[in-house]
Amino acid sequence: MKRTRVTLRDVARRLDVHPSTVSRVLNPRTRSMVADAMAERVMEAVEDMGYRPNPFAYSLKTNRSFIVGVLIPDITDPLFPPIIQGAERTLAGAGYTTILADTDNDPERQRVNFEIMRERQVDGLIIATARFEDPVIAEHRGGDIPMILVIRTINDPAMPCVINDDAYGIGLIVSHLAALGHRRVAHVAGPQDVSTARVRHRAFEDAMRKAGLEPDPSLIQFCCSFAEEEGRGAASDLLERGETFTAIVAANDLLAIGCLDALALFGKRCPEDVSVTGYNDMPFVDKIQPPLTTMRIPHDEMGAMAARLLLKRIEGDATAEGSISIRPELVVRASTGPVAAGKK
Amino acid sequence: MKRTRVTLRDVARRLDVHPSTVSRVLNPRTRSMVADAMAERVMEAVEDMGYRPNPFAYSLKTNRSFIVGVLIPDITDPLFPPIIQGAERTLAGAGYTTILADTDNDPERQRVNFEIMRERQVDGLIIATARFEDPVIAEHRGGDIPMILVIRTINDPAMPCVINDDAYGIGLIVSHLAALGHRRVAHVAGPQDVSTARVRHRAFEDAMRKAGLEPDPSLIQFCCSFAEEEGRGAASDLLERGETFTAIVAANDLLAIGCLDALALFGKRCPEDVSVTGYNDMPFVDKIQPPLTTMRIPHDEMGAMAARLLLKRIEGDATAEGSISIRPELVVRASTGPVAAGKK
DNA sequence: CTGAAAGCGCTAACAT
DNA sequence: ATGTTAGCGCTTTCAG
Repeated sequence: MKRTRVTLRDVARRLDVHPSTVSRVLNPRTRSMVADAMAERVMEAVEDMGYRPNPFAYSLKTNRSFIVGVLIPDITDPLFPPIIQGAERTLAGAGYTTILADTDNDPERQRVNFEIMRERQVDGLIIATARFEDPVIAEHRGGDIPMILVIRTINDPAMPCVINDDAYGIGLIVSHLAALGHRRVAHVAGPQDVSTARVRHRAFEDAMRKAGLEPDPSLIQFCCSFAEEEGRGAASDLLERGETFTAIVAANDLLAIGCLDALALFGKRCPEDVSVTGYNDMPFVDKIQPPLTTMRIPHDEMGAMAARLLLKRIEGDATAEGSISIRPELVVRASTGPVAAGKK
Repeated sequence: MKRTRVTLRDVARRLDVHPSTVSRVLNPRTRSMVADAMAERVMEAVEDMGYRPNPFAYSLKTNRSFIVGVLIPDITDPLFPPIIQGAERTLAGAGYTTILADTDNDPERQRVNFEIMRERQVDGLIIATARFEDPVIAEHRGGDIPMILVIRTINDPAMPCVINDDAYGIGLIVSHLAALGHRRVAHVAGPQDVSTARVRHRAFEDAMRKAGLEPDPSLIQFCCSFAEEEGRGAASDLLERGETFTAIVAANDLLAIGCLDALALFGKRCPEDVSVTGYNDMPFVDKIQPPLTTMRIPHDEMGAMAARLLLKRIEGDATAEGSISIRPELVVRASTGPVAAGKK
């Protein structure tokens, strides 16, 4: 039923010229090879006949797809849409189309999607699904397809990435808490196979020491994923065990929200009894009760940066900067406050 | 640098058979044409040599891309990620790849992206960007590329879509409010060029009358977009004008959140002074202050349904059901309450 | 059951 | 400045 598309040959025939002439006119790089008068006529016919180049023919010939793949662990995590948006916008501006895959936080699905994208001959890959030790990425490192990581990085400092400076951010948070008089600070850590969670955990301990506070191992809870329920569970454990603390540094906002839930469940007030901090400043954390103190990261900008870096590499600029680390910004809201007089 | 891929011919040469034999083995539909023994040998070589079919060659030949385009108005609106996820998952399961475009709520960008997808020869389109009168969609209606709308529909009942039953949902909300004793109910309506906003507005007036309450035109405020600031502005206008009302039906959650802001700004308490309702039950509206009464829509399921319907159509099932309308579910939280004694 | 041949629509070397 | 030729990797008649 598909009414057959207008081809290059159709246009050529109508003008009684050779297809390659038409091709040359259409390609900016070869456009100068053809006489202006001819070019004019060609453009007119192209316009008139509604000619659209066939991308498959082009790609088959040139091995360039003008498609970039984006791998996301979970698109319903509010962290990722801005990244996708930033990347997609930049990519579209450069004439690239974005293909999206949601790996559902599953390494196996990541592998499969990686494979699919390879088969589809994407010109490059933006990856937000990296685990710290990631065989799939390691395997393709140095392969023929340019890749860049966003948000999460891997166990290899040479791998190009756009991340935020987690150590710096956690440092800011701990200082903020210390300045408010907190000494017993708990940490609800994220899944340690993800770089952000891992770095934040290390940074938490370092920053505590730097603030003259020995981190107490019994105040550190590890979560299996960056999910609200995990945060709720972790904080509940702390509370159930009867640990004493006046603040919780959660590894991200979702975890922090879970902590808030647990606090409410146990009849603790935030920030009067326990202060809580998040990380990411994701949408609407300023609307929750209490509004969350957190670290702001320019996610859309990071998506755009990743896309730009990738494009440079795709376009063969070997001198393109390797990686970018962004300094996040502390946003103080009502979930943190001074330690109550009696609790110091 | 691209090490040249293994082709069908390479495999054929190694086995000393004709490329078409290999092709036949690989294609399920023609697989039966070749002897089992031969097929076995072929599969082995394919495996062994790591052969991957070239999708461009395939598509060039067959005019099938196994790509579906998804058009989204704004991926950072929490409404859409679940839809994308549901669709992408279903599509991936059927061997299709998803290409994503964010039109930024801009009709012009919608047109451009539509065009790009056409050029890319997507096998089908899932569209969440429809405006009620949408020339771009109308133009391609009946064209050669299957399309299905999600969430928002157009001015043409015959157009296949997966939507929720807005009239039913608004009816539930108005009944809920009426049962709580509200008589002066305001409506913060969405952009009237979008079907959801339009239907919700009509349904609001109808439901009010059905509840024996004449809708007061001075209590209806129109917004230009489904954005928080718009909701804030609309509610502020109502309040500034000194209108009297005890409840606001907002056309969606984002607008409702804006209303909540405005109420707080004007020193009104929710729900004691004014009840507020949203629509969508987007993530985290249960965490805001006060937790929002709203309508729940199974967004991910709708994305999946849209994908399934589209696939049927792509695969040439003309008898595929046309459209689906889902009944949403009222979720009562703390943003609605009985009218205060003195205000009735 | 397998081979031969043609061609999808385009680009790029090579010729003129 | 334009035309010629070949071929990207695959599917699909048509023969045998």
